[in-house]
Amino acid sequence: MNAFADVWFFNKGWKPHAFQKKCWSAMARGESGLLNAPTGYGKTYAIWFGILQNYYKKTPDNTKEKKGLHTLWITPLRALSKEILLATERVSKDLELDYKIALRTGDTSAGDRQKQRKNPPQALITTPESVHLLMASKGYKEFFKSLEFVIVDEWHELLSSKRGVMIELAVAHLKTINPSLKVWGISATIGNLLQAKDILTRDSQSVLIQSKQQKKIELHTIYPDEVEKYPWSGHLGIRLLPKVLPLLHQYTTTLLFTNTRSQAEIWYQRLLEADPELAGQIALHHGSLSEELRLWVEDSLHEGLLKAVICTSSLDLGVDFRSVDCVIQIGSPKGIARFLQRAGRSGHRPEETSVIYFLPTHSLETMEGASLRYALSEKMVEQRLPYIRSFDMLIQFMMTLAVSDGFQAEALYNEVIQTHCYESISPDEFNECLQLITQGGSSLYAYDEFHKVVIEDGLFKVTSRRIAMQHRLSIGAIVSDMMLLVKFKKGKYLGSVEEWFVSRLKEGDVFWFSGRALQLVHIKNNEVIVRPTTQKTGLIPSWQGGRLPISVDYGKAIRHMFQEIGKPSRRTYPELAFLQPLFKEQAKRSYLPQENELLTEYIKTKYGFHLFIYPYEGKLVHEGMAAILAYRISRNQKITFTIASNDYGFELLSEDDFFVDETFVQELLSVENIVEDIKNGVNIREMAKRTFRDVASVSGLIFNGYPGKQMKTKHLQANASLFFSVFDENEPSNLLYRQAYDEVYDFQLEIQRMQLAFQRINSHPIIFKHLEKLSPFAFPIFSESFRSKYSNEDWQARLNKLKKELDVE
DNA sequence: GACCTGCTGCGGGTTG
Repeated sequence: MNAFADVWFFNKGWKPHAFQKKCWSAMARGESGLLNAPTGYGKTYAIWFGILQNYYKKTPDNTKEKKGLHTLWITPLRALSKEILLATERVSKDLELDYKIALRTGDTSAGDRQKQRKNPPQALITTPESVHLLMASKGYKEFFKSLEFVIVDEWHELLSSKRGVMIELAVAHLKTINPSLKVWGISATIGNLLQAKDILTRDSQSVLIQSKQQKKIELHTIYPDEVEKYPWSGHLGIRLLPKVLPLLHQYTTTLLFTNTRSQAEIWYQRLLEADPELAGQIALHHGSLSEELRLWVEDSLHEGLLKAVICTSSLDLGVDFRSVDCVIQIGSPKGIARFLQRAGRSGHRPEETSVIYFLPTHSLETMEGASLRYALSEKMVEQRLPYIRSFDMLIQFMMTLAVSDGFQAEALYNEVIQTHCYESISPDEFNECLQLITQGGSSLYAYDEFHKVVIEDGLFKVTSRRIAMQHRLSIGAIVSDMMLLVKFKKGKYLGSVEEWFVSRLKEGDVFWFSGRALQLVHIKNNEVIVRPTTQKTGLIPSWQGGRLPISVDYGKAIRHMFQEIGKPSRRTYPELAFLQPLFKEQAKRSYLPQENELLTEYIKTKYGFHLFIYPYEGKLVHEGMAAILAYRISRNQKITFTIASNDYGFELLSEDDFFVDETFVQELLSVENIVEDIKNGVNIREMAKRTFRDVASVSGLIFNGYPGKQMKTKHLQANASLFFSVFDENEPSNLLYRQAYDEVYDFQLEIQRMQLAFQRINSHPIIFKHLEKLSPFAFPIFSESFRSKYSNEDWQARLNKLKKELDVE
């Protein structure tokens, strides 16, 4: 048992959990590992006492002898680092320890940074970016020399991002400075905990410590008074607002999670309108709000001053707010882990139950309440998949080492292939990265500005101060999308759009925005100048890459519910009972598929010929599938399609008749040549071009500008696409160019998931139905295809008209 | 009569 923990816990009148003790003994044995326990059970203390024990054991009576940095504690959030500092400082103070702890993030003043360098604290709580910045400064090896522990908090969160790759690289490099370095991760429950542990520790002897405690979750679904048999997707859920008000009064503090920022804004307004007494007691929290306001909200939550906060994922992670005893999830959470995470924001203490209400935004979504119930009972959780072979980050890391003390190529190669991310890279690929930083590779050889690194006595170094500074400013993996203002020439402001959307438009192009057809005049000073037009041609097909689809397991849980509809066990799932009228209607007009059946529907309306398919594989996969099917059909006949999709299914719509029957649908859904066919159906080059900007930015090929003097978007855009074209024409084997394509396949097309989906579908019966009238399943997808063309009011009116015309009511 | 759509995260060191 740990001496410090013993005293401290005894004084507090607490008893340590079994997993905490396990953690201490593992740390005492000098092991590395991963710790997994529900939030609020003292994971931080478990690790913290292990560290202190290790530190004081070595020199029990003369701690003054010890100098230098002992622990690096890495968190993904600056806010979290402050929280951990408070907790650890409390312990140090209680026990009168001389173990100094400091913060180092972007918020830390230059003076404090200097002090830390000269006189290092024992522990530094920091971010992945700041760790790399430290390694980009001269003499960093001396600074890290005495380091014995690296702790990575919220590892599950970092694992599946390039920030996780930054951690992998940092750990591998720190191990070259101190080979006996111990690495500990703290993680929420994910489907691949063992893999997560191995990637972080790279040590087959490392241990996975899991607490036996299960957080109790109480899940309630909020129902409307009546079932809407023909729901269109895209409600805000406002209709159920009256059912939320009593909940706000019933509980002390409620967090309301929405899926979008605008939805949060609208809910906030509507709640105030519905109950003016809430003024001053409720608040908003999302990424577009100023940091000042967000901090105020967090502080007020902390002090229990607020009745409710409406937020987006901005409050998914972070400090625990004691007074929160209720969470309301508005709309689909899209994933089981995310739902759990959010549920866990309430009842944030051991033995307390988390209370979460699921508020569906349309009737079909009500089923997700049942799916979540099922997923919780089956303990289903998603995996978090790590990035591999991110050459952009490797190049950035090479630069990081080159601007500080320089590196030797062979040593660095041997170092990085120890990581999971780069274990498969070849010496040739590594050399190509070296070429890129020394000579700009083969395409950019002629330009001096890409000869960033020189080789002196076998050491790769940056000698230019300007290049070194630019690099330090570009360290990190987060590339933010620029928002541009959409305005008429005379100045009327229409709204703002993401830069990536506009970057695809040429002057004179027509696009739809806020319900109007607009013609692009030009892009200037981060403003998109447009003029109204009646021209309807040249519409941009909307492939909206950034949208978050439902997860694989979430889809599985939803499909499973079809199995329960007819069973007695449906009593466990009141949501299914509630939806009976909708299911009956579906069965009457079409067919109610079982878990392992794929329903396809074909119907002719006055709008054309529609094919509906319901794989429940998430929006991105559906868009890809739709493109594949459209291409396959068009091989037989000349035909064009409009594609619409949501997380449940997709639609192919054509003005011309096209032939489909049961056998042909089977053929259309064949597993063969998926990758080839998708290349024909989707403009992958365009998608890769967009992704390339991120890759180019992380790798340092393009510079994002000095702080305060942000480089003009247009400039960035132009640079990135210029490089892309250069590689496209002259050097298609370029690693970064290829990486952009790989990222498109992996993350925007979710190609592996798509392949699995095709395989799954092919192992099941495919049901083909020729419909007379639209089915309840079809209606939301059908209505989606009108969305981009009309303003919201027009769209609503049109839908109502449509419902009458199509006889769906 | 309903209704308005997609998130988050980070961030200069060196030398005079």
